[in-house]
Formats: sequence, C-alpha cells, structure tokens
Amino acid sequence: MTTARESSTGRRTDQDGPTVVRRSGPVLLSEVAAHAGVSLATASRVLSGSRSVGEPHRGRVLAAAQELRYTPNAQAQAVARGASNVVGLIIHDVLDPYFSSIAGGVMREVEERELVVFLASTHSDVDRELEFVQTMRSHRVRALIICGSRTTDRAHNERLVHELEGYAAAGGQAAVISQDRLGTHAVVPQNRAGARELGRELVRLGHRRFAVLAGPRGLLASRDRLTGFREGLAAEGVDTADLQVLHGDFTREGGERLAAQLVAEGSTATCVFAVNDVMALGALAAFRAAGVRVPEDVSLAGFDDIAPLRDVVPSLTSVRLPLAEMGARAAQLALDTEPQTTSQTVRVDAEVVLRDSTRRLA
Amino acid sequence: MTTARESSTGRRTDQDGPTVVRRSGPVLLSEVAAHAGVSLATASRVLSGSRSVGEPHRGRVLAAAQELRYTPNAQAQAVARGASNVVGLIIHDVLDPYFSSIAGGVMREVEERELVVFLASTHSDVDRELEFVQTMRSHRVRALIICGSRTTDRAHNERLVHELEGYAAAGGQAAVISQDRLGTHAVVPQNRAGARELGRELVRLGHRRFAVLAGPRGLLASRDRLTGFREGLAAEGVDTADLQVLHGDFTREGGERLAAQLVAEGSTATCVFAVNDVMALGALAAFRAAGVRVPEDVSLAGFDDIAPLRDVVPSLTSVRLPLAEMGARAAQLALDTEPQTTSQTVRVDAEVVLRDSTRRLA
DNA sequence: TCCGTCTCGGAAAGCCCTTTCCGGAAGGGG
DNA sequence: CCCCTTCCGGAAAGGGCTTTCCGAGACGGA
Repeated sequence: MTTARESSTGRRTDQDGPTVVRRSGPVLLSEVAAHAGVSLATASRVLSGSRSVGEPHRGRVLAAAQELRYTPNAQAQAVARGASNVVGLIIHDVLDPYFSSIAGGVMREVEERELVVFLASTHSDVDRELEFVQTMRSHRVRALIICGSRTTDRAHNERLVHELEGYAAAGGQAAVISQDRLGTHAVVPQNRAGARELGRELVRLGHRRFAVLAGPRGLLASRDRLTGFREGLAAEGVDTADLQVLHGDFTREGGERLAAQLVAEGSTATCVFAVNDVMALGALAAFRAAGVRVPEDVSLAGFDDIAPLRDVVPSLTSVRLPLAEMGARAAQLALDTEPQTTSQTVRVDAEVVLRDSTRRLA
Repeated sequence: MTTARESSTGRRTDQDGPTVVRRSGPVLLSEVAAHAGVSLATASRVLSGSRSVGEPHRGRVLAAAQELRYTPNAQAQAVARGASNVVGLIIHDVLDPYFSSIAGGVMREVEERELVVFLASTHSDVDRELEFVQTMRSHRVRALIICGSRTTDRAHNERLVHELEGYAAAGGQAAVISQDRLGTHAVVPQNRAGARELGRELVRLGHRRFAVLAGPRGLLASRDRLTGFREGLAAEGVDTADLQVLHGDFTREGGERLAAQLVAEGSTATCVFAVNDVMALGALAAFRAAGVRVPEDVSLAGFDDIAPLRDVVPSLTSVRLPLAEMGARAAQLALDTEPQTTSQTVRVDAEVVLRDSTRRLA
C-alpha cells in the first residue's frame, strides 16, 4: 500500500505542496472526509457501516482514514447515538481475590461483546458506593454491575434503591451480586444453605464446640452464613446457645486479630468457622504464629473457596462459590435482558469442600 | 422544599395541567433549565460552576436539578469540553495477583483525582493489547497505563510504538510499566539487579547447582531476570554454563508443569529459581504433589513478592517489587506530567527477601 | 420511450453539553 | 451627572459525531 521507503513515517501526502502545519489533537472525521473528497455523511457511513456506500467512495474513505490514522471519538459517537458501549463495575477491592474473581467473570462477558468496563472500587465505603452509582449513571453506562454487600442499614439501602431507580429510569440495566430486593437483577449465592451444610459436615466429623469468626454485624452475607451454620449444627443435635461468635470485618487482618483473640482467651472450640476465606487465611496465619496447629489443635473452615486457597497448607476446607460464573451471570443479566423485563434473581449453589484443615475427631 | 405528601414521586409539576407523558431516558439539562425558568446557559453555569450566577437563579436551578434527579451526561461534557476524565488501564489478567496489585496502585491514584478507570485485560494476547490501545484512544482517555510485557517481537513492538505515537499525537499521556523505549513514560523494575542479588544470596547459602523456571523466551522481563541471575551466580564463582533453564509461560500451570518435569528428569539442582512468583507457587504445588520437600529436598525462590505469598508454607523467598507503588507511580507520571514534557523513566528497586523456602546447605 | 423504483451522495438537523459573545443593568469614580 | 467598569443572563455557536431528509442519477419494466 505504501512503499517501504515511505512507510516509516506515513506522511506521504504532506510531501506534495508546502508543509502543512499539523493541527494538534485527534484527527476528525471531517478531515477524513475532506481528504477523501467526500461529504462528512459519506465518511461516517463508511466507517460506521450504517448504510451501504458505493465502492469508489468507500475505498477512498477507508484509505484516507488509514492514512490519517483516524480513530472515531467514542464519546461523541455515544452522544450522537444515544447509547454507550461501556459497562460499569463496582466492587470493594481489586486486591481481594473474592472480588477479582468476580471481576474476571464480568470482564470475560463484557469483552466478548466488545464493550469496555469502568471499574470502581469502594473499599467497603457505602458512601463511595453511592457516589459511584452516580458516576456510572453520569457516564451513561449501558449496564451496571454492583458487587457489594447487603447491609441492615435501612437508610443506606433506601438511598441505594433510590439511586438505582434513578439509573433505571434513565434507561440503564443493573445487576447486583450478593444482594437482592434492590429492584434490579440479582445473583445471590446460597449462603445460608451452604453454611448449613458445612455445619452439618463439621458435626459429622465429630466436632461439638465451635467458634465463628463473623463479618461486620450489619452485613447480611455474614449474618446468613452464621444463621445457616447455626441451623446446620442444630440439625445435627448440637446446642448452639453458647456458640462463640466474634465479629470482624471480612479482612485478613480482621481474621488474624479474631483468631489471636480466640487463642488468648483460651477458647475450647475444636473447630473454627471463618465466614469468609480471607478471614480464614488471616486466622491460619495467627494460629501458626501462636503455635496452634491446624488441624491437629483446631480445625478451620472458611467460605467462598477463593483461588489462593490452593496454595496454603493445610489445604482449607471451604464452601465453594462459583465466583467467576457469578460475575459472568450478572453481566449476562444486565446485558442480555430486555430493558423493560421484570428483574430476575439467579440463585447459585454453594458446595462444601472438605479438605485438610478440618480433621475428624476421635 | 417539597411537602412530604408530594415528594415521594417528585413529579409535583406534572399535576398542573393534563398528565404529561413522562419522556423516558435521562433528564436533560434543558429540562432542568425549563423547570427552573432560566436559560440553558445559566443552568449549565450553575451546575458546572464555570461562572458565578446570581443567587435567585442559582437556587432555583439547584432545586430543579435535585427535584428532577438530573445527572449530567459525562460523555456530552467530555465532547463539549474536549477533555475526558477517564484513565485507561491495560493489564494481562485481573486474577493474577501481580497485576491486581499494580491495578490497585493505579486505582488509588486515579480515584484520588476523582477520575474513573477503564480496565481492559489482554490475557497476554499481544493483538488484544494493540486493539485495546485503539479502544482507549477512541474513548479519548486522558491517560493510558499499560502494564504489559516487553517482548523481542520486533514487529509487534513497532506496531505498539506506532499506536502509542498515534495516541500521543492525539494529545494523550501514556505510561507503561515494566517496559521502556516505547516513547512514553515508563516505570521499570530493576529485574536484572534484583535477580543478580538473589543469585548471590543463594550461592552464599551454599547452593551450587541451580535450575531456572523461566518465562516465555521472547519476554524481556524473563530474560533480564535470567541474565541477572546468571551474573549473580558467576559473581560468586559458580559456573553457569550448565545452568538448567526451562521455559514456561509465567502462569501457575506453567510452573507446575516445569517443576514436574524437573522431578521427572531427576534434576540434581539443589535450588530452583522461578522467575516469577506465580510460577513458583505452581512449582511448590508440583513438588509437594511429587513428594519433594521444600526446602529440605530442594530450595525454591520466586520473584515479585506477590501478596498471596504470605499464606504459603514454607514462606517463599522472593525478590520484592513494590507493585502498588509501581502502579501509583505510573499513574502519577501519566496524570501529573505536562503533555509536552519529554518522557521520564522511573526505575524501581527490587529487594531480595530470604524466607523459609531456601535453606542453607551444610 | 416513459415512469416508477432503487441506490447513493450531500446538506442539514440533531445528540447533550460548554463557552463565547453580547447586551443590559448596576455600581463606582471623576 | 456621565462614563467606564463589572456583573450576570440569554442567544447562539460550537464540540464531533449520526441520521434524517432530499434530490439526482441509474435501472428495470411496460
């Protein structure tokens, strides 16, 4: 197309006539049109393929676009078309494997559809979550996926619903993960059932005295898992009245702290259930530091089955959640559903995976 | 402002006159202006604060905006202003802790400036990388951060440089991590020096026979680490002519495979250096599966010091890279530098961290 | 040969904002 | 008291694109 000699700088056309002052900034469609000697409309039609254009013109526009290195202004396109091709994703933290797995699932779906994703991380700050919904709405994202945590904070929930209504009213589609009753599509893990099953399994292994490292009191995910766990124990005939429950914050440091506290208090529990794996990992480290062996001295179980679990010793018993699929599912709900459809809720099963960190008592 | 009775639906004005058909879609600035009884320009000025507006008008616009739940169209603003407030970030994979740590650093900086980030993951596909640069350029991101890997693929490098030139010519700022000579700002870790120091330390521990689990042959990061490692060994008087080098792909599975191969071949190496931690983790798993004890039977060292390392037993020797800071630094370069400044290269030090996976030989 | 039907190119309106430009009103100095 | 400045509101001209609307030419059928 261009000869080898000339192609390196690619400004072949600048050579005929006096040197043209290179306007800074992006190349415009109008320049492409002018360069090709056609109207703006024709250039637009060729490049966005909205209508067929005769071969002579078509070829010239394409050539001009390539030569000028034209890149359409996606923002302007979005404004003109009244529809954007970006998807918003709000999570707590990219560094947390739970969220990054989900994000991975979302991104897979998004990229398959040739869309882009806006990623925002709230660092568990509910106000930032609200702000980001605003931001996403402002950017007119075609779909919004929120992977947050349902809390018992009524005021906040109402504001969130309000924001989401605003977003929906503006024509956006939303899906939330691990939350529901928000008036949007939802993907909810069976926290309670999973924890219940875990509880039963642990009792079957011979455990009777448990301690639970729970999350923040206001988080429904933590609550559900705790409730389910209690039900599981009860179902196997264990009295849960004196179940030891410590409340933390879903972080590794929190897990570490609570486990250390357990050790310091001289807890008699033979099995510790951390309501999420990140805390379980923290607890494992704390136990190790304190010289408490897992599972010989105490059994330990987590929840979520996050990826890094594969590399810890002993391998951690957990309740498996198909995180990437959850993300993908949420993306599908938000992207493939007709705007006016009533919102769907997808429940995903949680599956107990017994590993080496929980031992059978004699 | 509105009475309790009327405020719930917020369509007070719909009540005078026949029911107005509620236009679907977002609320427009013109509607706010009309509602407030001022001109479009005034409404714009109040809401974007570009010029002072007298109190009576100001208050009415604010009230109207709130009542109508107006959210400005960020895309249109970007077009009109000729500047967007989004930052592009291209990484290989969100699930890889190396990349998510960097992403975390980038996002911290970005969010501090009230900007948003477009996240794209290439899954190590160089063509996708190129495509994404295009996409980001198309979205007119204010800054672009690429955390890729410099390869020896000349053709690809040229195309990448070309794309980046296009991006820069269009007025964008770019920073790359772990790459250089791309004509952009760069943050480059001292791979070679770090690996060299690691090599020396390992020899000082008494090791003489090494095996290296390298990355893809074409990746400069892998190459540099290998070269540095060789230099370190040589500096301590170890002959590196017969150094055993296996090439993998920087993934966990790759590390697993290579380590298994090492075991199968009956390698006599007393120490294995995986050029990145992810492969080291894979190797650790493979060794464990094969009954090879670390560090009793073989010592193992990695590179990067990714976060999940803290939970592994034995704790892994590695070369620490300040990943989050690297991301943050790149973001700063791209965001805080004047557009026409010559590109800067920031070198970041790598620090050897000896842990339990490498033992001292008798 | 003539007319209806297509196909295709261009002009211009429109997408939702921002910002410049103007004009009028208010305020201060001579 | 007048003029010059300052302040502020509105009209309108952008920003870069899509799409509607028209008209002109090409083509086929009668």
